[in-house]
Amino acid sequence: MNGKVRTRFAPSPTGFMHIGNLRTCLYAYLFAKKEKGTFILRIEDTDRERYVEGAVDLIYRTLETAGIKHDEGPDVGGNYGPYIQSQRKEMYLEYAKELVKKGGAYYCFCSKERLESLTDENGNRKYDKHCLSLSEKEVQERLSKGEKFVIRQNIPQKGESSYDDMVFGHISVKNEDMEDNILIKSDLMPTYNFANVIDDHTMGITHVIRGMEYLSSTPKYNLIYDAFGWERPKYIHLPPIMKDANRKLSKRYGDANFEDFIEKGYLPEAIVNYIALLGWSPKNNVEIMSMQELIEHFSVDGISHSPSIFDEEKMKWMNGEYIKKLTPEEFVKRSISYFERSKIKGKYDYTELAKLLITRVSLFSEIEEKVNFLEEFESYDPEWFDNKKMKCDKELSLKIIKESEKELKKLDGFDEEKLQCAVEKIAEKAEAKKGQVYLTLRLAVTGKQSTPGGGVEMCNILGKEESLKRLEFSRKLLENALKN
RNA sequence: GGCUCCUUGGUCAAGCGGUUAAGACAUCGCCCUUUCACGGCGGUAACAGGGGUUCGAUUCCCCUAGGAGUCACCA
Repeated sequence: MNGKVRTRFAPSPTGFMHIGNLRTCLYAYLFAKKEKGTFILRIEDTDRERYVEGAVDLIYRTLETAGIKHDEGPDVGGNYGPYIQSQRKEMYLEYAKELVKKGGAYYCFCSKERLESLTDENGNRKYDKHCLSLSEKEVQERLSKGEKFVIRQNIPQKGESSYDDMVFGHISVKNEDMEDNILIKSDLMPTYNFANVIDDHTMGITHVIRGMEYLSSTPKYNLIYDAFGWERPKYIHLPPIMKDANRKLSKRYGDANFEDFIEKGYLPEAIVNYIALLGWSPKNNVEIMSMQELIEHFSVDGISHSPSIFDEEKMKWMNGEYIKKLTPEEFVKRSISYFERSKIKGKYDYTELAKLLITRVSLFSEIEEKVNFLEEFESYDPEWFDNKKMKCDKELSLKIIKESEKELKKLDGFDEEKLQCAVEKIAEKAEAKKGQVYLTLRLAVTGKQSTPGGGVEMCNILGKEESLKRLEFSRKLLENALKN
C-alpha cells in the first residue's frame, strides 16, 4: 500500500440516516483511522428527483452525534473539493468526452422506443451497442444538430473482468454479462456509476467501502479506471443488515433510522457500538467498546461474508450497559427530556430518582412509565399484600400500616436514616419482620407491583405528607377488603 | 430467469484439517434480595443436505437446497 489511506462515505441526501448506511460510514471511518488515514464525506446528489430538503444537514448532525468526524467534506473543506457532486457537474462531462476519445465510451442517440424494443421475452434487455458503429462524422453531425444523446460505457464483448475484494476475495464476471451502461444522462448529469469513479479517483480514494450490492458491478467500474489508465482502488464490500431472514433493513420499513433510535432513548455510543458488531467482530472477543477501541481493534478480516439480522433486543441490552456506567448526574443530563415529558415534570429530585433508575432502565423512554406513579396514585388490588414468599398477608399488612402511620407521623421530615429507624420500630410493634414492613410500605405507598426501588426509598421520595395520605388510603382499602 | 455472492444454536458470532464446536443477547433454573432490577452460578440450544479429497472434515472441492444482491437516463 503506497501512500496514505483515504476512504469516503458518500450518501445521497434523500432523507433520514438509515442504520445500514451508518454502519457503512462507520466502517469506512474506522478503517481510515486505524490506518492513520483520511476520512472524507462526499454528498452524492446527482439525482435531483430524490433530493430531500434539509437532508444534508441531517447527515452532518448524524455523523456528529455518532462521533464520526470527517477530515474533509462540504462543511469542513479540504484540498479535493468541491465535495458535493452537483457542484462538480462540469468535470464529469469533460471526463466522459475524454473517455470517448480513448474508446472507453461512445455517444448514443437511441430513442426510448428503440431501447424498449430490445426487451426479450423474459423482460430483460441489454443494449446492443447499436450506436457504437456510428462514424465519428455522423456523431458530430447529430451532435451539432442538437440531437439528444447519452454517453455509454463501451464494454468489451469477450473475456472477463475480475478483481480481488478485500472481504469476498476473487470476483470474476464475464464481459458479455455486463451492459453498456449510461455514464452521462441526457440532462448531461452523470449517473452514479460514472460520478462515483471520477470522484473516487480525483479525490484520491484508496479504499472503496460500500454495500455489497455493488459487488458484481464493480468490474464495470474497474473497466473505466483501466480505460483512463488510472490505478484501481481496493474494494471492501459489506454484507447487508437484514430486518429478518429475508428482508433487508431499509428506509421503507421506517423503523431503522438512527434518529428514531435516539428518540427512543438510545445513547449514540451504544448504537454505534452495536452496529459496529453487526457484520464485524474483533479478535479479542470484547463487545463493549468505545470509538477509540473500535478504531484500535478494527480489521477487515473480521468482516463477515453473510448478512446479519438486526437484533434490537441486543442493542437494548447494550444500551443498558452504557446507562449503568453513567453517574446519576450524567444520567439526568442525558435523559432530562424524558423526565420533562413525564407527569413529574418539575417536581422531585431527578438525580435522586436517577440513582434508582440507572440499573432499572435500558432505554430512556422507559423513564416515564417508571416514574409516573409518583404523581398518579390509584386504587389497586389489595390481594397484592398476600405474598407467599414474604409470608405476608392482608391482616399483617393492615397492622403494619397502622403502626407505620403512627411512627411516620412522629418524624419531622423524611430521610433514609430516619425511615430506617422507623421501620425497626414498626416491625417491633407490629410483630413483623423487616422485610414484611418493606413490602407493605412499598405497596401501600405506590399502589404498584413493580416500582423503581423499595419501601423506604419510595417513602423518602414521596415525602411525609404524601406518604401519610397514601398510607391512609391503603389502610381503608385493606379494612374494606377484610370486611368482606 | 441469467450473473455475482452467502449458509455454525432463536439472534450476533469465534473457528481458518485433529477443539468436550468459544463468547454475547434472548430463554430457562438456582443463589443474593425490601418488589423490580443489578450481580453471581448453571442449563437448553448450532456446523443446511448429499457426494468427494484426506489417516481425519465445521474447516478444502463438487452438486443440491435455501437465502441475498444485481440485471434503470436510482444511487
